[in-house]
Amino acid sequence: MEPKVRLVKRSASPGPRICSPPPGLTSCCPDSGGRSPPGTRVGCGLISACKAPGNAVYTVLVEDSASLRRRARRRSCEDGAGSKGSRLQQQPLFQKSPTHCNGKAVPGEGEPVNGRPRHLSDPLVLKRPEEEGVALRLLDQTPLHQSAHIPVPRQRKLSEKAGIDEVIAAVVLTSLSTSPVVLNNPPNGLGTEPTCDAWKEGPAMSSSYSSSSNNSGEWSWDPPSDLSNPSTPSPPLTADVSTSFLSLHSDLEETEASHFLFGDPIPRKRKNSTKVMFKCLWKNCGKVLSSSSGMQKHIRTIHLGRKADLDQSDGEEDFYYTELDVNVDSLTDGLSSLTPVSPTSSVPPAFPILEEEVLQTPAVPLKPEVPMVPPLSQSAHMTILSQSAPTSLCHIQTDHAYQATGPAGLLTDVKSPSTGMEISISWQPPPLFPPPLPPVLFKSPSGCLTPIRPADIGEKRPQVPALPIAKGHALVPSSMPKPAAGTRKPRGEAKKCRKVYGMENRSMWCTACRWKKACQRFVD
DNA sequence: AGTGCCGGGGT
DNA sequence: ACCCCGGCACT
Repeated sequence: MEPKVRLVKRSASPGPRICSPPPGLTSCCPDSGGRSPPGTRVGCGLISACKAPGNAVYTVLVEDSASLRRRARRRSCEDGAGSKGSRLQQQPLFQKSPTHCNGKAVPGEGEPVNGRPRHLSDPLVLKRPEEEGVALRLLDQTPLHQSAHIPVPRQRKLSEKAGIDEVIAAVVLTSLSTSPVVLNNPPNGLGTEPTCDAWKEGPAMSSSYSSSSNNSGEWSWDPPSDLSNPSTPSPPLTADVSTSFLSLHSDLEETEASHFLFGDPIPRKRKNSTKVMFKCLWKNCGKVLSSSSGMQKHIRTIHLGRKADLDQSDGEEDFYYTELDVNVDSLTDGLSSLTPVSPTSSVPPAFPILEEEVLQTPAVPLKPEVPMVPPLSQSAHMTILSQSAPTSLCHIQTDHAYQATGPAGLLTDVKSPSTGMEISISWQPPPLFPPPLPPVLFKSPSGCLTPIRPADIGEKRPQVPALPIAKGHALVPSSMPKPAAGTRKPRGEAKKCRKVYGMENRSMWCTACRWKKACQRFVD
């Protein structure tokens, strides 16, 4: 398995929250014999950071904020019932992760903190120095695990500074390898230097692992709020946040997959004009505030019924609101300002790591619940689809090709002769995808069919999606006229069995012609 | 009118 | 799956 980094993002921060292990808290499981299987969960359930004597290795898992919240809620329920088994395997996003901790929970996970079940937002602090020492020793004994790691140059010191350096290195690596902002927008994004600076100086960031009033001491990283991070779409407004995220996630993955499968460049638009808002996810609330503290206060006072002036926060509010990347431009569109996802969020960064993940990840059914993406994004996304998916569609030619496909979707086997790779793709145009152009559009004024008629492109049925590409239409306006459902394809120009053999030799016709189906013998 | 073939039905 | 045909669009 190749090195892999997954970005972690959390709820209360604008943009991704990259969780890296605090020094001494790398998450090798003490109860796993010193081995540190990837997927090991630290207290926050996010990080796997394993170290070997020869190498310091980090694995940063990604978990979406929605599932974090769900897990948090679930755990808070299940812990009461004494269930401490790891539920990581139940998370689809983690299915690729090998076993972790032999199914045992990391020590400290789920344990009460301050008399209450441990919260996800609780700071990951090893209370006693000996704990830290033990943890580090265990880390040192940990052999290098072979999977899902990014090797970091060895720097094995027990000092806290060294630990911080490693953490910073991990964060930098993570940022470099996952953040398109970093790659494409160094002035605004977090380059290596800015990352470190932000790490040290960022206001929303804790350099220590003790509690702070605002973030409940989460060991986290909060990028500046004026950064839009296209790779981390915010949860949508719907109640089923996780589902929506999954759909988004799959959205990304599908886009990514098609992008890599077909080698088309993904337009990487950067938008700096985004403002991070915070939206209350409490049922029937939906209040949007501009500051996380305000939102926490709102939830605390309005929904949790706590004292407003009580600045004490246990972080529970984190689970009831989410951050929105609001496009400033779209703010002028009235209600559309509440659109939770910035348009560029749907355009994933193109990285080999993601590619690998995409290829390994089974596609999640795309089921958008809410038109979360503004029209611009939608068209962009559709552009990707229109550029990538249909271009490589090769129809299976069978003797009964007329039975192969219907007009709505395509079930296609894309076979690459050069690599021998065989990919089975089921592609279906999104609901708003511009339908195939009606044949009349390809007629010249004289009425003659142009050489790029659908029938000329390949076989008969796949003509449809390949049209825009063949014509070089990268962007097909979604306002394209929708052909009638029963649009017949233009008549082929090749001679058919009837003409060739004549009615008297009907027995010589191909079966399709005999059955009054599309001729198989003389395909256009 | 001739042709191509979609959609549907029968076996 | 195979076979047939009504009916439609197009030439």
